[in-house]
Amino acid sequence: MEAPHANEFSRLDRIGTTTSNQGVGERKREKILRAATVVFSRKGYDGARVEAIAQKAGIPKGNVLYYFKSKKALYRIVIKQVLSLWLEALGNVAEEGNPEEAIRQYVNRKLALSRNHPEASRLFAIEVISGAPIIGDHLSGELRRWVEEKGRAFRKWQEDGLMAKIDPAHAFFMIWAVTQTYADFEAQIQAVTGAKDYDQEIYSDAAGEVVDVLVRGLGLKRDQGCSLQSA
Amino acid sequence: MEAPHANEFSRLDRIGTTTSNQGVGERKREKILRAATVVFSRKGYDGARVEAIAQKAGIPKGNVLYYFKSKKALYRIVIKQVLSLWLEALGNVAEEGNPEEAIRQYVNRKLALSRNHPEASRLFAIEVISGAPIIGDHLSGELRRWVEEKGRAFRKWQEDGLMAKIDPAHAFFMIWAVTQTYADFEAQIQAVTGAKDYDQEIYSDAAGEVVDVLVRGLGLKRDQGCSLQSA
DNA sequence: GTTAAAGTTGACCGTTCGGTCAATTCAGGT
DNA sequence: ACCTGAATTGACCGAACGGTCAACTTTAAC
Repeated sequence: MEAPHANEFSRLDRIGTTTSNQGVGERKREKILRAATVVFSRKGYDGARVEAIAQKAGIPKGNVLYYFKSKKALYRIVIKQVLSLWLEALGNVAEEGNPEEAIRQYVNRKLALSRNHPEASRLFAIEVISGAPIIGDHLSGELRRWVEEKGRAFRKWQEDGLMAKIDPAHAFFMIWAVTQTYADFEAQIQAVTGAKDYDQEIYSDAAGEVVDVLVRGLGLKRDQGCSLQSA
Repeated sequence: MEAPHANEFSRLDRIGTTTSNQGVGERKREKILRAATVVFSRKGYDGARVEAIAQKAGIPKGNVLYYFKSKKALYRIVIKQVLSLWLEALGNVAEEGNPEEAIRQYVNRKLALSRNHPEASRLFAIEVISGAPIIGDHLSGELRRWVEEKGRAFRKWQEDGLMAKIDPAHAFFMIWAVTQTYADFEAQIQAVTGAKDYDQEIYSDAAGEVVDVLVRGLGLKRDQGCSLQSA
């Protein structure tokens, strides 16, 4: 009877639920969340229709609003989920070890994110293009501090002559731009290349070339002193 | 009385119109088009409201639909205008002369486009993210041929050892991604850098660094043979 | 000044939107 | 079998949407 509008967030943190049914509702919640991510990622918040989300989830509209108290609440949950995925993928650019391998790994990880979660990437893009009305605070808070921190590592690499002297922030902007473009602009890349199986053809090509261009462009060189120590 | 729904397009091709008023209507049309570009670029087609466009143009809603017969017709005109701007900026990557200078110029031109027409860039982005329902044909036609043609020049440069051996299409994708990101992801870059005057601070920094990274990354070297001939 | 076309406007229409709700079904506990 | 709370559904509501229209004002031609 009472709607299960889990307080903004609803992690499936329960470990050993005795009632087998509690898992059913949770599964349906995630089904709705997946459908919502797809629809929001194509149309943005204002353009998306609750009915369209319901249809994609294969349930009536009323049922969507039983699990989420409003379209806005649903959007907030979806986008925070996406944001945490994004920030998680930022992960740790390994600051020790050789810079080239660190960036190489980072770019590959971001590329894999675009490949495995293109809808998430597109939703993030639309949110930012629209002026980041929801996640703006996270960008100027969490993300900004992350960039500042990693930027210090970049500066150190630059002083050691292992990286071209580029504003670290702009280095990240370029990496993000290039890796996201394969998800966000899929329609364009598909049209231009005429690829039959996008996921297969494009990403296998892109992975190698893109990483090389970025590594070379950022002037990254192996930290030979360090690699000698370990060898 | 009769609505001036110029047949899809309405170029101000008239040279010496005797009636001074015909220019008034045309000026208003463009005022609406500018407002529409801004609104569509933030919300996409479905998310945009005719009322919002009217408000931004400073006129009542009815007047918008006097000049454009429907929201869809208005969108089509706006996006074709944006597309032609984009294709125009593609212009000609000078195929003769030295590759480095050619790409350097091209990247700078695209960067200037993002700077001077950020709304156009964002509108294009949303359209593509949404699956390019309107301009899809142009992408798989006009743009694809353009890339194929310029790609041949890249191949030649590569054979002459003047450019890293990268799939030319992907080289373009990277260039477009990086240059567009400064318009499309302005909100993110603004948040991370905390720039007070985005246009001033960001673009002046980006221009130099971005071009250098791309040129280095694509392995472009001056065509010394050619430059000797001209000297 | 008269006329006719062009431009302007707010009221209005049918449709679709997000959201509510009462009625109903379903599942587990006893 | 019975009860109880969770889940499901279609009908429904007021608001907002895209689009129309008739009344009105402005402009240019004569």
